[in-house]
Amino acid sequence: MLKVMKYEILENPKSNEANDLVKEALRKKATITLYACCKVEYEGRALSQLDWGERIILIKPDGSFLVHQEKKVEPVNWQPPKSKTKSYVKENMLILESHRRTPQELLYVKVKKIHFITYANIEDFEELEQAGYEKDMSDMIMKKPHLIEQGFTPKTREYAVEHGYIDIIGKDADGNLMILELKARKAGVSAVKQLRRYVEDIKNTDNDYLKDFSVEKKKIRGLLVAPSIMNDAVELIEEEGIEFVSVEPPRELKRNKKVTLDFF
Amino acid sequence: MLKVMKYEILENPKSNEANDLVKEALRKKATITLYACCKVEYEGRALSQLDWGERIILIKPDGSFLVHQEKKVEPVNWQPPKSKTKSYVKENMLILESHRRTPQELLYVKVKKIHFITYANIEDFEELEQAGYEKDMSDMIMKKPHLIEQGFTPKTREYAVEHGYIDIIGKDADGNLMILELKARKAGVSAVKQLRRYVEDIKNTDNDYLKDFSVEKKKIRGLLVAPSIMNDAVELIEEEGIEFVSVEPPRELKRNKKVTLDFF
DNA sequence: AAGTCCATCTCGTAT
DNA sequence: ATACGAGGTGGACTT
Repeated sequence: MLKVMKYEILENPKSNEANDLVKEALRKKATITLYACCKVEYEGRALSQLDWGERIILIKPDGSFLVHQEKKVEPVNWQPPKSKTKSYVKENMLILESHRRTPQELLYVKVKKIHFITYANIEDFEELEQAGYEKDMSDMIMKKPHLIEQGFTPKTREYAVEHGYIDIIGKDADGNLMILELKARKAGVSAVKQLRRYVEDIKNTDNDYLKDFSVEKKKIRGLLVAPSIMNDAVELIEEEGIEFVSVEPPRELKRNKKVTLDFF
Repeated sequence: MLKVMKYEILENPKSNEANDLVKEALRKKATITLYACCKVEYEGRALSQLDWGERIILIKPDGSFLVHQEKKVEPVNWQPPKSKTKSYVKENMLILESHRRTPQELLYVKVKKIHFITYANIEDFEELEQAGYEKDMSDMIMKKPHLIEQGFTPKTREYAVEHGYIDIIGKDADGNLMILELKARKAGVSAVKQLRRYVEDIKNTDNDYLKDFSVEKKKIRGLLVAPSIMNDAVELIEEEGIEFVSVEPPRELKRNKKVTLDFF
């Protein structure tokens, strides 16, 4: 049976009517949308001001507050979840305030003209499932180390060194130390530099790996693992004696609802 | 004179009615909002799936396509500006597709039940003005170098070295080279390390600064410039012989519309 | 609460 | 088009 969503729509309302609707929606923990001419001021981690213009305002029941212009994916101004929204009328204009503590932040929206305002209780129990990221690659390599090469044995993940974290450390069939840097997308120069620093860190610092490791006989191999690599990075790789292994990030969703969008 | 925003609202429409409205709105380059029960699939840089649930869909005239759940600031799925939106009916359901090239990405939204759908032509000619960032600090220091110290003369901004870009290079009253790393917020250990690398880069590499610079007689000073500094970074600074200068990022909007939100 | 790192980062800007 | 870095990054995770 289809549940009916509770909602309200108000066209061209007066400020006090809009204020009443917003207060009602906040009480009911509904999601509010306004198409309105407004002016926005923000003070907190930075400082900003946006002069009069028509925008879309979205207020979510978790306290998130978004002001969207007619361009861009990102809101022009916003407040994060758990912010407190206040609504009132001042000088015959609807004022929307969103407060946050730690850090102290205030979003102040003056609404001159409301074209329409809506609210609705949204029911959504689903979470996004995704695949194709660095972590998925790491999981896959730990499970199927032969994807790197025959005889590769991964030992440690997220090993902390001076300049960051090494994604995977392991050994090859001959006992040489392997340092893996994973990228879920095309690797550039910065990835090679990053890997180079990690290799230096392992060489220069006292660590468990060097302890039970006779540096004279064994090598330390740096491996950049990514689906592909940029041209300028290839040159640097050769200079640095770093190896590149092509691995595609896994593209399977966990609940295994096969997604095949063959529209291309 | 107040211009009237052109808009349409459709409550509880059938799929083909909604489809007609979306097509009309796309033609008119309007901004579209749907409150609807939908299922979302994404394939492109990664892969994702979101099962049935009620969400807010926002389609902007620049091609941006957002699907918002009732939580979080970020959309659960989206497409960037310049994506192409298609709308059609299939198996009695409204289908919204958003397609992008380079990289190939597809967002596929199946809409089962629409609570309401709105569109409007939004007029907004204002751009956000902001202050309090690294660039504002840099501008201010170039204009008022004495904020760093008496006799400081900035020479170059964004000077490229091996490990990145040096924010500002200059000389002090005695002709010593000064390398400035700016942070608009509290500086941590990573900022010190970054600066240390830049100083090394300048020392180790052939560059214009070392050319007309007698390294024997003059020093190279590394300065971390930030409003404040974390405790662990203080220790590192002393070890490394780096100096710290406290500078607050400027909090003035360019058009000088004073923002004073004294609500705290 | 504070720090760390990934992201379909997005977005600006320079090349 | 591509590369590079900043961001009120956001958001998840660890300490």
